[in-house]
Amino acid sequence: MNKEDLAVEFVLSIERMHSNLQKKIEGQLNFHGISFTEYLIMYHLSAQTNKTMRRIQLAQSVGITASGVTRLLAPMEKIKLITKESNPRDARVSLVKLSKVGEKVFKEAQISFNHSAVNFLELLSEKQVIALTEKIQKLT
Amino acid sequence: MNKEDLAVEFVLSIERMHSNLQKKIEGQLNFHGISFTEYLIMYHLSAQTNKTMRRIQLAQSVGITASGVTRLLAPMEKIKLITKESNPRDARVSLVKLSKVGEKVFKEAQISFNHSAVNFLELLSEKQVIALTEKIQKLT
DNA sequence: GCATTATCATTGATAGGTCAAGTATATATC
DNA sequence: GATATATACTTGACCTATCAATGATAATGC
Repeated sequence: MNKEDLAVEFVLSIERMHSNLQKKIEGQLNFHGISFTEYLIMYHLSAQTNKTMRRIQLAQSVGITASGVTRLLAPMEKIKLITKESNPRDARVSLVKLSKVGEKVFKEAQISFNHSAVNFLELLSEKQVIALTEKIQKLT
Repeated sequence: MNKEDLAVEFVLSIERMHSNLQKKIEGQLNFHGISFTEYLIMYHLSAQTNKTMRRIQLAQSVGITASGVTRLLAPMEKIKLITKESNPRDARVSLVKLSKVGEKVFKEAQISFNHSAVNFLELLSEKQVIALTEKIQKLT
């Protein structure tokens, strides 16, 4: 097999695998009433010491546009998973804070999420997972 | 790092990498006026000896639902990339055929696609790509 | 043969994202 | 300190996919 065919095979494999992974995780998160992206939002907020981030920063971390963040956060705010705060130093920014309820939902969802992730990788050894992740990161 | 954290890191890396890969390829295919999924449709049709498949089969190959196929093919048929044919043995099925125009567009797009794929993997050796693909496939 | 069940495809409603344009505020330049 | 430019976010129009329901046809059991 030549270089091109190998590369194409890689891309197709990634597509298939990614689609499976997505479905598996979304299926689990469904029990908690949140989507994959919503989980990622909470994951990043949760990692901050003050549980707070700007929307732009959130967009970059999650890998969607600022516009996407606005649309995603609207319903999350309605059900009180997050709250809006303003930055006194800069009136343009709208800070997002993970609420107490949000923290609780996240922590519960995290158990399911982590379980799915571990389960997905069960056919590989810990060493293999490390090596795999390292190569994946190299491609980014 | 424990098993869970490794698994989570893997998932996040995959997300980031997949998003990059997607953008890179879509950017190239844009020049040919087609999307990633449309390319995959044509790729699978092109691999058939008669350039023909049923919609359900196409859905499975590409990894979307039958409904998605219907919606995707409608505009492709309008611009004559594919044509609809019927199966005389089974009136339920609607066969999809890659047209001559479709074949031409596909072959041109294939050059860009393959180039993007190879380019994306340039930091890895051929051997590494093979090993990586193998592990990815194991996860499916 | 007739009723039941299964399969193939389409459709309406919805989800979750994009892009381009618009608004509001900050920063830099002169 | 007025003007120009940059940044943060929101909004409208759109795209691509999903699911659940539906219609049409086939296959199966009796």
